[in-house]
Amino acid sequence: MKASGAMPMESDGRAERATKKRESRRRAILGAARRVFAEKGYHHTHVSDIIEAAGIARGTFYLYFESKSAIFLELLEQLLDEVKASIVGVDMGANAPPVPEQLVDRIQRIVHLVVDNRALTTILVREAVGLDAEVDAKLREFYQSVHLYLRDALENGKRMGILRDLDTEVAAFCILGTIKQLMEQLVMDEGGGLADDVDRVALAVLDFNLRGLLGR
Amino acid sequence: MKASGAMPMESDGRAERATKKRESRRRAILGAARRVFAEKGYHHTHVSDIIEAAGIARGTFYLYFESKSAIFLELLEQLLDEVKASIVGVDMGANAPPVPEQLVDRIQRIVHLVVDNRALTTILVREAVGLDAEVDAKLREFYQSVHLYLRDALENGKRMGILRDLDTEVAAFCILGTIKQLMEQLVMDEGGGLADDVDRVALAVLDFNLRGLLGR
Amino acid sequence: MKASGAMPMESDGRAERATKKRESRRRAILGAARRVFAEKGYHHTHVSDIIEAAGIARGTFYLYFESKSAIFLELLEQLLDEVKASIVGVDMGANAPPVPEQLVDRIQRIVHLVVDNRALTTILVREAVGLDAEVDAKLREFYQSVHLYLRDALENGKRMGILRDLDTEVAAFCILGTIKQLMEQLVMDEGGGLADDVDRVALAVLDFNLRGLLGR
Amino acid sequence: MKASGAMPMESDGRAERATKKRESRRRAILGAARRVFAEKGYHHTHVSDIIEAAGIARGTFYLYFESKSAIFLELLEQLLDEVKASIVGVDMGANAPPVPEQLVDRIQRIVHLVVDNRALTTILVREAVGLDAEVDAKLREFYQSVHLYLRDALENGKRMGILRDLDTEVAAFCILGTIKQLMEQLVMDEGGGLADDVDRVALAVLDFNLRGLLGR
DNA sequence: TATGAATGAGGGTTCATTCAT
DNA sequence: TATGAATGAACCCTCATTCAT
Repeated sequence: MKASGAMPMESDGRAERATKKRESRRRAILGAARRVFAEKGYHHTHVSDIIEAAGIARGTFYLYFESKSAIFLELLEQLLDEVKASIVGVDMGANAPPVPEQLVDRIQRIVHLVVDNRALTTILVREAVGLDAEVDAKLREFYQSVHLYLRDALENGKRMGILRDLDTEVAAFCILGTIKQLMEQLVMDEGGGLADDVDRVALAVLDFNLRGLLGR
Repeated sequence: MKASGAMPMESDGRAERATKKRESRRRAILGAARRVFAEKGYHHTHVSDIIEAAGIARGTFYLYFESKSAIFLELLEQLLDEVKASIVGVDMGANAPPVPEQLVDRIQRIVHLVVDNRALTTILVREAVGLDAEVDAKLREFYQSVHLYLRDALENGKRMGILRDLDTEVAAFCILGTIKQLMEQLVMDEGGGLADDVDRVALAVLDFNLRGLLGR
Repeated sequence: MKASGAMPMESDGRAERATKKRESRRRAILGAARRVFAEKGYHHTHVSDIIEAAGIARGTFYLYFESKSAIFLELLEQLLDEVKASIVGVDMGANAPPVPEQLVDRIQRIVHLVVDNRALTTILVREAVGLDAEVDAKLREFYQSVHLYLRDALENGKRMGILRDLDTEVAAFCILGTIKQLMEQLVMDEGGGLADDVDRVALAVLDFNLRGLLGR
Repeated sequence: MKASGAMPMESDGRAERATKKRESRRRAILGAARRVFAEKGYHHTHVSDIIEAAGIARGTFYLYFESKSAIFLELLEQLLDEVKASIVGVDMGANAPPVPEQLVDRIQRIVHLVVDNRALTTILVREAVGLDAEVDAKLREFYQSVHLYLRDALENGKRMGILRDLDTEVAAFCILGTIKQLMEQLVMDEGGGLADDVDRVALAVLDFNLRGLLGR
């Protein structure tokens, strides 16, 4: 920060290096926190656990994060962003792959994200709710946006005649529900059968969402 | 039990009255706890809040319940029992009402249960997970049993030719997911539109589960 | 207490019986308390333990004793009285048995009292000190009186030429110390060798007190 | 340890200073606790009292000691070590001072230790027993070791023909008893006559232990 | 007299956060 | 920036005693 002086260029380099170091340390702490939160849950994770895992001093933690709940919130946002990024629309262009195929791909993507980040997801599914007003709001907003996204997509599909006439409002959160349950199932069954056969499950979920119990 | 003799009747009467009183007090405390838990969440509910709401002394609480987590567990079991009770199979008898009608009835039942016990459900959906090993186990077991129940029902339907050929394992937790999401939605939207039109929503969820997005 | 009425004699009989019953119950509670105190120590004995052992209700306890410390105090007094009673002087009469023999007898008496009431003594030796101002005072007074008794006896012995010239003040509490240690030893070694050979030990203690390490 | 290099010296110095400070604070808390324990007794001493006396915050206490009973145990061990250190054998060498003189010195040593650390001793004599399993064990072990030490010394004396033939087992705890009683007496009589004339008392106790009541 | 439900002061301990170095 | 000692509010639970029945 003390940048003005004889050799601004070098100073810049220093500042840059400092910033880089700071960022890398931040990330290290976040990583440690993520591991601990995932393993022990929010309430049973103490700041002591995080700093121990990160190999830093108590005070250092508060140099990078405002509070325990703040770092958790950040972790949560990170996760939500990753999930959001994996939600992409269907390409209806002429040369695009067939829609069902695309949908399968979408679901498999999320499923793999979940399986690959089991720890993260555990937090999202099992720990995030009811902690903090801010965290709660964040989560609610996230699910809300997913819901809106799904509803619009369904609305679109309806308009385009791809989907039948249905209550898109309700259908959207039904889909959301199936996805959340899928995530929970994947997270819960530690080394169980589901995770090993991710693709089959993803397909089956898609099938259910498309055709329901009765199907065609 | 009601032995007649020198004065056992009076004694019995007293004991009975005492038991009754005890039971009623227990219920009162449970009720108070339920309200507080629902409002503030498990972690932000202190024993102090419960005893204040119940209008009892600190020690009295521990006369009826072993601990904060114990009373929560009991509340949870109560709720799960109610929910379980509302899950009843479909009557396939000759004179039974048409199956779809029965299914609608089933869903509406749960929906009303949820709406009528918003407080309880809030706990179930938002607070119960990740608290206590015992609570966790209870919940997991509950969802497991619901899942098994659904799977068997689907298996049955398939065998009877009512349902199409599908992955009953996955379909079962998809249904579970839609129901949970429905509950959450109902619980979350405080005085919003959904709860007011419960029956419509219930129908739509059923419709989704039966026909999916594409439907016939 | 409500004694005046039509039939005083019968009333008297009733009152007497009542008093008797009361006394016997008191004794029963005392006995139960003694057992519990001896087993668990003062601080780890709760009123609950006592009433459970006595088979009475919580409130009943306070009908007979003012408090937990009160019943303990009473127990303590009882014990001190027993010990005091076993401390009797030496008969210097012409036809009396030889003095050493009498002394041996005195010590053996105390030793047997201790061994027979190990529970009681445990309380006295291990639990009584530092509890309660009143209890403390009681104990101090007791030891004081024993000390005075011993000092006077020694003074007497000196005057009669039986004992050599010594510091009776100090010698008195030396004797007291050996006796207390003896008691503690007897109490502590549960089923160990000492208690089995009580008489030998008593003799040896007397021998020590009379002749010291150097002896004649 | 004191590596020389870029700036390790300063670092070492800092760590050293920190350790020193930590140690001094530990000692301060121990001292405060000792005073409070001695004045109020173990059971009536609350952590609040200790931190108030030490002028520290609640949490700070637990930074230095695991629990109330832990700090007490440490205090106890400290005391026992001091006492143990004051127990030294008699030098039988040719040029050594006369044995009786040495013995007088030994006793006076303990007596002065006790008088100088009245607070500590109060704890040892009056409070330590029956508190905690660990504390109990410690004490028992201590007395046991003193007893063994004395017995061996007596055994030795017997073998060397200095002492008469006596039951060393019993004699050892008789001596122990006289010493303990002496300590108690010194501790109890607050400002009374005994403490002022410590040397006389020590001599008298020795005299008693050597010659008994009858003596030569 | 007997009961046992009710009381509530009080205690030990934890842990997120601050701050002097 | 980094440290880690210090802080103190907060919380759960115990248990001797009271009191309405």
